[in-house]
Amino acid sequence: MAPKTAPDASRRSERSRRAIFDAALALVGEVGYTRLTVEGIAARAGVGKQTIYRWWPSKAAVLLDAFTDGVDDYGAGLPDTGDLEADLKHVLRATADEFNDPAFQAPYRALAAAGAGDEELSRTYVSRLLEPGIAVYVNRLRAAQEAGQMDPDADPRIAAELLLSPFSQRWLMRTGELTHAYTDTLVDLVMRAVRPPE
Amino acid sequence: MAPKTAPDASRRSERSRRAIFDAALALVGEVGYTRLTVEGIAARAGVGKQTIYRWWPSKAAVLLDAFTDGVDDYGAGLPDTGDLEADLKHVLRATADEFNDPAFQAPYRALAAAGAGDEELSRTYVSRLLEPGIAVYVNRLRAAQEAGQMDPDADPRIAAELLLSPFSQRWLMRTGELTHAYTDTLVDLVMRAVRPPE
DNA sequence: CCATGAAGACGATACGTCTCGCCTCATGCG
DNA sequence: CGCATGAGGCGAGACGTATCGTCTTCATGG
Repeated sequence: MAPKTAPDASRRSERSRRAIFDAALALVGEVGYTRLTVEGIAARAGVGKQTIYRWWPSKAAVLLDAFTDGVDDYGAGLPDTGDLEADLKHVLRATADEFNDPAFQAPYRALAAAGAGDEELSRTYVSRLLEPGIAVYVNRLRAAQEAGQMDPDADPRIAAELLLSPFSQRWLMRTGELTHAYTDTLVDLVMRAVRPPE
Repeated sequence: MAPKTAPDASRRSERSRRAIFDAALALVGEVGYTRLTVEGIAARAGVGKQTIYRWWPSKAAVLLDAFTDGVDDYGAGLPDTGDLEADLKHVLRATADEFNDPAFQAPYRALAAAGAGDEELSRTYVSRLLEPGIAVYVNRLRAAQEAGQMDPDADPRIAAELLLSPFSQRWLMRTGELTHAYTDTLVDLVMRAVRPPE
C-alpha cells in the first residue's frame, strides 16, 4: 500500500501560502489562539480548508510557519564591543521592547503555550524559535570567556539560561513588567554570577 | 435584572466534588490536557455535566481546583539551618524530584500551558500556584539577608526568580533534564550573584 | 492534462444549555 | 412530635451549535 502520496511542492501556490500566513497572524491577534480555527483561517485567506490540511497538520504548525516566515533571521548574532555587560544590557533592552510589542505577543505567546502543552509541537517550537534565540547569547558568552571577561569554568549555556529564563518566565506568566530597569538588574546579577575569579 | 442566582453551596455534594477531582486528574494523565473534556470527566466521575458546569466555568478551573485541593499546603516554608547554600540545594533537589514525577507532571504542565495562553486563567494560576511557591524562597532569602549571608542591596524577589525560572523554563519546554547536578549548579551561580560584598 | 485549488457537504466530537425524575434536606402544619 | 411540602442539588442525557478533519466536485493554470 502506498504511503499516502505526498503533494507536489513544485505546483504549490505561493499566493495561497502567503494568504494563509497573513490570515493566521491577523486572526490570532484578533481572537486569540484558542478561538483561532482552521476554518477561520481558510475563510479569511480565501482558500479551501483542504489547501491548509494538505500542507500542515494543525493550526499550531500553520502559526509556527507563519511566525518564523517573518522572523527566522537571527542575523549575525549579538554585538561584540568588547564590553560584555554593556552588550548584554543593550540587547536585552531591545528584546524587552520586542516582547512588549502587541503584534509580536499574540502569536509568540500562543506558540509558547501550545509548545508547553504538546510534546511533539514543543520540539519544533524549541528548535525553531527558542534554541536559535539562546544560541546567539551562548556564542557571545563564549567570546567573553575567551576574552577573559567571564569565568572559564562557567557553562555558557547555563549562564545564558540564567539570564533569559527569568525574562521569558516573567513575560509568559505575566508576573511583571519587562522594563529596561528590570533587564539591567538581570544583567547585573548574571554578571556577578559569571565574573572571573580574581 | 437579577444576576443569575448563585448555587447554594451548603447543599453541595462533597462526594461528587471529590469524584470530579479524581476523574479530572486521572484523565489528564491518560489523554493529556487538550483531549481532556468536561463530558469525559463527568462520565468518569459518574456525575451529570450540569454538576460540573454549576460549579466551574471551564475544564481548566476544574483541574486547577483538583490540583490545588491536594497540594495547597506549602507548610512552614523552607528549612533554615543557617546555611543558605545548603538549604537551597536541598530544597531544589527535592523540587526537581517532584517535577520528575509523572503523576505531578501532567496536570501541572497542563495548567502552566493553559495559564500561558489565557490571561484570565493565568491570574488564578499565578496567585494560587506560582506565587506561593516563589514566596517561600523569598522569605528564606530575606532571612539570609538579615543574617548577613546575602547582599542587602539585592532584591530577594528577583533573586528567587533567578533561581527558579531557569528551573521551570527547562522543565516546561523540555529543554533539559532536571538532575541534582543541574540544580546544584544553579544554586552555585545564584549564590555568586547575591553574595554579600566584602 | 492532470495536480492543485476553492468550495462546501459530511460524520464525528465536544461544547454549553436544558429538561427530566430522583433524592435530600429545612420548614411548617396537624 | 411526626409527617407533608417544596426548594434545590444531583445523575442522566437530549438538544442545537461549532469545529474538527475527510471527502467530493468542479474549475484552473503550469
